[in-house]
Amino acid sequence: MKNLRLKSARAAKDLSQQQLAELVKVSRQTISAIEKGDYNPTINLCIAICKALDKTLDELFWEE
Amino acid sequence: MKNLRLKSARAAKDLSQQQLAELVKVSRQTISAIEKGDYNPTINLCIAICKALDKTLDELFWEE
DNA sequence: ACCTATTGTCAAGTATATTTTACATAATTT
DNA sequence: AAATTATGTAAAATATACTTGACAATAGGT
Repeated sequence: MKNLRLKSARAAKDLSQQQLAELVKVSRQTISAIEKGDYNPTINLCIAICKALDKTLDELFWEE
Repeated sequence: MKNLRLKSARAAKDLSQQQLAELVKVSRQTISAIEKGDYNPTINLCIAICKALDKTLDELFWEE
């Protein structure tokens, strides 16, 4: 399922997928895939994304 | 670095590495490696572990 | 209408998470 | 003391996260 919280948090920082990708040192396609939701990223990448967007794991990746 | 919060949460549920591994459907070695800390598990596995131990991502995997 | 930036997506390759098998050791149980 | 349980660890194989390069489609700015 899509990760709209991530997409939203990125928009709040006015970052393109490309820019976020550079910040966390992965390819743009990886960010795109994570937002699209058909991906299972590593925890280290998730943590890097959270820090870049000033969010925590629970805020961006936790699901009940 | 070692993940002592995970080790502790597992102990609180009185589960062996083997039992937790079966609950989240990975090998015992994977659990051992995650606790040891020289590992970068996927977010889906982290979420499964959290749910098995009644914890959230922030409680077990977030680091400032 | 044109140009640029942004995003979606695909296929083939590379890096690495995870498995399997196996052996060693410490702690518990009988 | 012997037997079982729990854990650490290592090497080789397999599954999959991630990259690279490329093309298409959309949205916004001039």
